Parts: sequence; C-alpha cells; structure tokens
Amino acid sequence: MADSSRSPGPSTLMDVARQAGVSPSTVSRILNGTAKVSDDKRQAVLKAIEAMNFAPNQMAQGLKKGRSMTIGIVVQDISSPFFDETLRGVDDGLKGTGFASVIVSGHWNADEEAERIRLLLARKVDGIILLSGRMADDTVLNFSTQRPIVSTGRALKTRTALGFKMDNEYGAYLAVHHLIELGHRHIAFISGPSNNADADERLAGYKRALQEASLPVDENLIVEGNYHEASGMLAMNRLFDTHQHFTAVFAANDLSAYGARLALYRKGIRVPDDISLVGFDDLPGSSYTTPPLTTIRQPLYDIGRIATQALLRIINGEAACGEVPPLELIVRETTRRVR
Amino acid sequence: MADSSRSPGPSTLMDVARQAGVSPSTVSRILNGTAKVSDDKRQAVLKAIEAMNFAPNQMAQGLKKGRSMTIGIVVQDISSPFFDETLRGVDDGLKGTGFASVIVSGHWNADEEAERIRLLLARKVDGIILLSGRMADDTVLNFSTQRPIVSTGRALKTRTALGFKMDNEYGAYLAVHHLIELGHRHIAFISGPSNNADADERLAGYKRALQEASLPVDENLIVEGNYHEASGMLAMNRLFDTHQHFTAVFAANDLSAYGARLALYRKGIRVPDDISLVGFDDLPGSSYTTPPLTTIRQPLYDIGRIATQALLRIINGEAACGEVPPLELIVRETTRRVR
DNA sequence: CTGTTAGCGCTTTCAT
DNA sequence: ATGAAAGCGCTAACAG
Repeated sequence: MADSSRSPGPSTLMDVARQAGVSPSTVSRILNGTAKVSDDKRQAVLKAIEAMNFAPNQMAQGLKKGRSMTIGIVVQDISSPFFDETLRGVDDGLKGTGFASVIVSGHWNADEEAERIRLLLARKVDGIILLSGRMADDTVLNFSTQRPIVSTGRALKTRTALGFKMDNEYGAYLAVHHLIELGHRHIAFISGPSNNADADERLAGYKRALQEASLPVDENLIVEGNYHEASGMLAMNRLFDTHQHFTAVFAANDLSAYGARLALYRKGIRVPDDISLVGFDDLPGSSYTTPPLTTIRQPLYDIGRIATQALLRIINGEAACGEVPPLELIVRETTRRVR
Repeated sequence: MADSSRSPGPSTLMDVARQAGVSPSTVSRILNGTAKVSDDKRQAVLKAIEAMNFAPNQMAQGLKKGRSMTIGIVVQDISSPFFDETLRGVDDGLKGTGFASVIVSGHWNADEEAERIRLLLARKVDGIILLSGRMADDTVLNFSTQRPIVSTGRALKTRTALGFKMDNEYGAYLAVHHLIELGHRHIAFISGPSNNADADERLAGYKRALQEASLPVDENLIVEGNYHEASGMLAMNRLFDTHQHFTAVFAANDLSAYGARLALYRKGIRVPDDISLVGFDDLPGSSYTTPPLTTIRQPLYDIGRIATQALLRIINGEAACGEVPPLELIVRETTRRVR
C-alpha cells in the first residue's frame, strides 16, 4: 500500500463522460461509432478525450466484447532467422488491424507447445498461429474448437483450423536435381533430425532425384544433422573421417549448410570449385554468405503474412483461404558444373 | 466428451463454483491461495476445475487486479538477429513468472515508436522494455510515469525508468586497438547511420584508438553505412572505387561486416590474408561466417534477460537494479598480423 | 473457514 | 439522440 492518489493515473471513460457532461454510453458510442451523436456533444467528448489523454482500457473492452484483439503466435525458437522472417510477415499482416500478437516459444517440444497454447487460450487470444508445431494434428484440431488456429506444416482444413504445407519432398528433389544436372554423381546429404516430418520428406526428395537419374542411393553419404550449424559442421567432418567420395553436398537447411561450409573452409576445400553446396530455406543471411548460398527458397515472409490474413478472416467469420507460393531453387554461387 | 450440457464457450469460475457447490470466492481463494479452505471443498473444486477444464479468464483477472501479467517489448526490427538474440534473453527472463510479452516494432522511427508504446499502454501492459529506441530520453521518462520502462542504450535511472548503456566508444576502441597491435596502420571504418548515437560513439572510439597510436585519422577511410549488409558491401566498393589504401576494415556492426566480406570476396581479396576485418555485436551467425568473424561481443542475450529481471523487479515495487557484462573483443579468424 | 456484496472499465439493451 | 442500468469474469473487503 504505497501508491494511490497522485498524478492523473490513467483516465477512464467515466472521467471523460463527467468532464464532457455526458453519459458514459455517449462516450462509448463516439468511440465505437455505434450510434448517432449530436455534434456539440461529440465535440465536447473529443475535447475531453484529447485533454485527458484518454485511451480505452483494452482489458475492459475485451472482457465486455469477448474479443481481446490479440492473437497468439507459437514459434519454436524466438531467435532463429527461420521464425523471425515469418514473424515479420505476421507483423505486416497485422498492420492496421488493431490486433497485437503475443509470441511464445514451444522449443521444439510438443508438451511445452500444448502448455503454451493453453496459456494463450487463458489470455483469451482471438486466434492462434502455430509455426512448425510438434503436436499431433488431432491435438491442434482439439484446441481449434476453442479458438481458430492456422498452422504451418500441416494439411488441415476445417472451419476453425487451417494448415499450410510446403512440399518439402519436391524442394529437396529440386536441389538434388540441380546438382545432378551440373554433372554431380556423388551427392552427400546432411539430413534434419530423424523424428521430424519435414526432414523425412526432404530425405525422400533427395532419394527420388537420385533414383530418377539412375544413381545409387549410398547410405554412407547420408548423415544425420539436427538443422543447427554445429551439426552441419559435424556431419561434414564425419563424411571426411569415413573417407567418402563426393563432389556435392545437399544440406537439409541453410543453417546446417553454414556449418558444412565452415568445415569445408577448415579443410581448405574450396566452394564451389572443389565441392558444391546447396541449402534449404533461403534465410535472409544466405545472400551474404561467402560465397552466397545456392538454396531452396521457402517464402517465409509470405507464409507469415498469408497465415495471418487467413486467421483474421476466420476470426471475422469469413471462410478461411489463402495460398502460399511454392518452393523454388535459387541458384547463387555455391554450386558449379563438375569438371 | 466433457462439455455437452453447458453454456457455450469456456467455463467460468462461476460454473466451477456451482458444480462444486461452493461460492465463487472459495474457488478464487483456492486459485490464488489467498486464504485457507477446508480440504473437502478444495478437493471438490479441484475436481470441478479438472472436469470442466477451467482456466481463469486473464482479462477479467487483469481488469480486477489492475495487472495484466503482460509486458510490452519494443524492438526496431522483428527479424534482425540483433533483436532476436535479445528477445531470447527476455523470453528466458520471463520464464516461470506468469508474464507474457507482446512484441511490437518501432521500425527505427521515433514517432512509430511512441505510437506503439501508446498501444501497449492501452493494453495495460505492466511494464515496457525498449530496445534501441529512437525517442528522446524525456519522452521515455514521460511514458515511464504511466508504466515502468527499462531501455537499452540510455543512462536513465529513476524509480520507474532504468537504462542499460553499453560503452560503444570503448568497444570500437578495442576493435581498432586490436588491429593496430597486429601492425595495421591504414584502417578503414564502415560507420553506422549518422543520426545514431551508438554509431557516433563507435566512430569516436575508432578515432581515439588511432590517435592514441599517433596514427592519422584519414576521412577518406571513413565511409558511412547504415548497419545493413548491403550498405557494408557498398561502402567497401566505395573504398575501392576511390582507390584508398588500407590493410584492415572495422565495420560498425556485424551485418555490415558481412556485406563488406562479400564485396571483398567478389574482388578476389582474401580475408584475413590480404585484408583484416572486424565487426561489432557478435551475432550468433558470426561464429559461422567464412572465415569466422573477429568482432566485439555485445552480451545481447544477457541484456535481454537482465533488462527483464530489472523490469520485473520494478513492477514488484522493488528497487531497480542490474548490471550487464562489458563489451569484449572476440578474436576469431578474420584478422591477422600485417606482413 | 466461507458466503455475500461490490465493483474493475467498458458496452449494450432498454427506455425515454 | 441520450441516459440508466445490467453485466462480462473475477477478486476483495466485509460480515458471519
């Protein structure tokens, strides 16, 4: 009991009403454009609002209207360029809508993810965007009965749940096909974590491209990573330690490609002169690696923006819709024709 | 399925009270541990909560208690590794506190920043963390009468406002001093944007190191960048186009160092064999550039965590405090002794 | 220990 | 066109 009575603590709608000599309902009507109000009263209220620097208490508004004007975003890692680029799209998608977002992290863990979603629900978010979730589809569907959810990496499509799924198999195929066209015959693959659907699909795409070109799938050329830089470096070193022969490497994501690149540098192996390298994601930084990375572009920003717009549409009772651009090969400077 | 014969929407504390045959206050007491409750009633309530899958409506709680359990974070760019690493610290600082954060972006613009802060205030956040704000200190102080604010890049210290300021001048001095010790005599500087306090300080540190070594400050070796990769690349090219002589480059931040690195690569100039390069920030990616970047480490993660803890302390009426580790030189592989 | 009673600040019938 | 009154879901006196 230390702080009460003093400076003009946040003024309330009631204060404004009093000062303007009208009823609270009139102030509310002006704020929301809910009904006609005579011009003189309107002026008086506007003046009072200005003078008192009044802004409606959103918690009170939310409680009354049953809308918090907030959406929840679940990422897995708040400091990964992968998620941050998507977040930028979300941010832009929210621009001018009056919605704000609270971002929580699931840390790649299904249980933590569910826990966080429960928190968001308790905070009465009006909808949820789930990025790269680990939860089962059924769990998502279940949560979506409480609040609409749009998720990446799933093929959902109900009245309150929508999924956007990229064709990872195809993307990986594109990458390896590019290498094969360049004349590469021995292509190593640094995979993603084995318990991951995206990672499995990328592996499948790698294999299909090989098989389609009647090239053998050599299990010794496939080494597991975990999507982080360090794992890419380790994987690369493993390849060398076991004396594999290859002229190109496809890393399941850009981050592990960065790690692989460093391992190569350490060995004094030139890229792309000695070895070609392809990543997956096209993170913002990949245009500035040395040399700039050839990769499969995921439209991260668009995914964020489009997912947000779709969610807003569901929240407004409209039909969910939206389409994201497909994956595409971006040829930069880490790949070249084999001599 | 659990809920079939009840009002639509999430169950309320009132529902729980009814189901357990107690008064709402009793439920509230159990939820908040506000008073002793007999064991049988407690069990009944707990069972009802479980059965109805009840979670208190945070907007109602907030309205009543005058605490939203939310803090606002103002960043300038949601997809910059600089901010995201700090955000990770914030996230960890919030862990287990019951607070969530809503993140907004000021986009390096003082007006937008103030606007966003007003939004956060309307949302009744319990406190604000301002990262690299552009607003005047007075404006911050003014806002801080409504809600506590902790900000980076300022030396504030009042009962409701706290600033953490890194010694940029010193950091830059460290970088250039390192280069000088390595025998470099002609050191170019790619600065930050000219209207930026941090940037000015880093420039000052660059000059001081030079002067201290009785080396001339050659204005032709100073070219303005804007902290982004592209500007680093452009700046580097400008240096070449005007035929400057230098053996080392100090970039005012890592991102522009990345750009400079690419420009060097394009010219076929080796790093560090031909030219040494130093950055500033030590972004997470800087350990994986080719070669790994020598840089001045800012404890981004710690700043986020410590700022958060300080804010929480102020919110709880305790005295603001906290100290962040100083800047330090991280020698990696982009610098070497001049031949 | 526990129920009753007021609101927190705002919106929204329902009258006038 | 405008005011009075009734809550949204929860907590906090204030009685028992």
